[in-house]
Amino acid sequence: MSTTAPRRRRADAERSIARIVSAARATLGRDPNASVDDIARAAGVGRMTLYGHFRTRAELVEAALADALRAGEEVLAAVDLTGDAREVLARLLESSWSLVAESTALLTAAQDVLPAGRIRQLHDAPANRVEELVRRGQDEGAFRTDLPLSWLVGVIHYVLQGAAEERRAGRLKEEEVAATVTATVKAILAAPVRKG
Amino acid sequence: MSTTAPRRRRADAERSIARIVSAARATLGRDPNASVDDIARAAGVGRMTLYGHFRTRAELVEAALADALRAGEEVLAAVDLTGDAREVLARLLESSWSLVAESTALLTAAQDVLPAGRIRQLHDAPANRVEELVRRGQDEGAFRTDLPLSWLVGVIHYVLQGAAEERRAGRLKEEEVAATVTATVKAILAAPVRKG
DNA sequence: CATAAGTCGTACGTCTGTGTACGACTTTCA
DNA sequence: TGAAAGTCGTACACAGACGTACGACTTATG
Repeated sequence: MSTTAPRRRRADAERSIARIVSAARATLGRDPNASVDDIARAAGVGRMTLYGHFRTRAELVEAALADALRAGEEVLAAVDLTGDAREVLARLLESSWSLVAESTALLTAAQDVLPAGRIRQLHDAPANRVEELVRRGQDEGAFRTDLPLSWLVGVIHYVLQGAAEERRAGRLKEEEVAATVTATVKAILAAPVRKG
Repeated sequence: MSTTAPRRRRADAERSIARIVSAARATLGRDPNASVDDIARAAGVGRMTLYGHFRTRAELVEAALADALRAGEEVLAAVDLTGDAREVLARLLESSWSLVAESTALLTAAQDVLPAGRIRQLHDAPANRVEELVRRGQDEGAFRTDLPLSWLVGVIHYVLQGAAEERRAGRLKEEEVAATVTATVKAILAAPVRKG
């Protein structure tokens, strides 16, 4: 179960693949309809080289999505989970919002070419991590329980996605994003306080 | 300044156009990449008839978007604006969520083919209505003022969009949507209460 | 009912993007 | 250093979608 595939690859090829996947993430992150040619050029690589490693566009999109989600998993895994659920959530958002922002368009690209099941499968690991945290917050009484858990997890994603778009449109400044997202999500999840 | 264009059109044509625009809204609402052919067939009309009324796909998309937003304007205009801003907002969400849900994909279709300025222009009327309401709520002390107004307005849209997607994915039931959306938006906008 | 308006099929040219074939060149690495 | 692996340009076949041209048919409306 090592990460290296059975095939031996030249260092050369390894480097190309890395550049291609990275370019795919960036390019598809900006435009879900980007062509194979766009991606190859963004990677500084000939189209033929690309096809040498990924036989179809769908395969490429899948690799890009998998890579982005793997990166997400890494970031999430590095977050300190001890302490108040609210604070953990804040740390988590702080360190992951930009990654999510760059991946939303990539996700829609994937939805066009990959079966829904495959996407869910890839997406599950990071989603579960968030879900667990929210559930723990609920158990501790810090988060609300009057809305479906799946919705609470989902809405975090949609807020991040929205923040990314507002950022792109110039209506949110780069430095504002983290605080805005945190405040918003905190408000959504907070257990209702009875008003005077 | 009447709504009837200078050209006289036959009742026949009028009906076709209505069916086409309606089909465009529905079809593009499901798949932003739907082809002209898809839309024509959904409208029960020949492709040539469609091209007789809309010279390019972009023109058709624009008409569909304009129609959806005009419908939105109507719905918003019909909402009772008197009373507590929180309650007004609840009424507003109640009556508009499904329409927004059906229009989000249409909006992304428009983003692919129309200049950003044109979209903003069409989108402005309904957006302003919501913005005014939020501002009023802020003035009355009912809504928070520590986040940008544009964000508060925008995030409502993103939550609605998210709810629509959760609905489509079967994670939210039709009857749950309104209440879920209302509770979520209420939590986001509520002026922070100091905790004991 | 006659004419103008509208419908609609078929066919065509074009453009864009995908994926393949071939072949020459360059880099790795044993 | 030489064979295998990788790079990459050009060219091609193919498919899907757009938009146009033509012409026959049908329907509204004066």
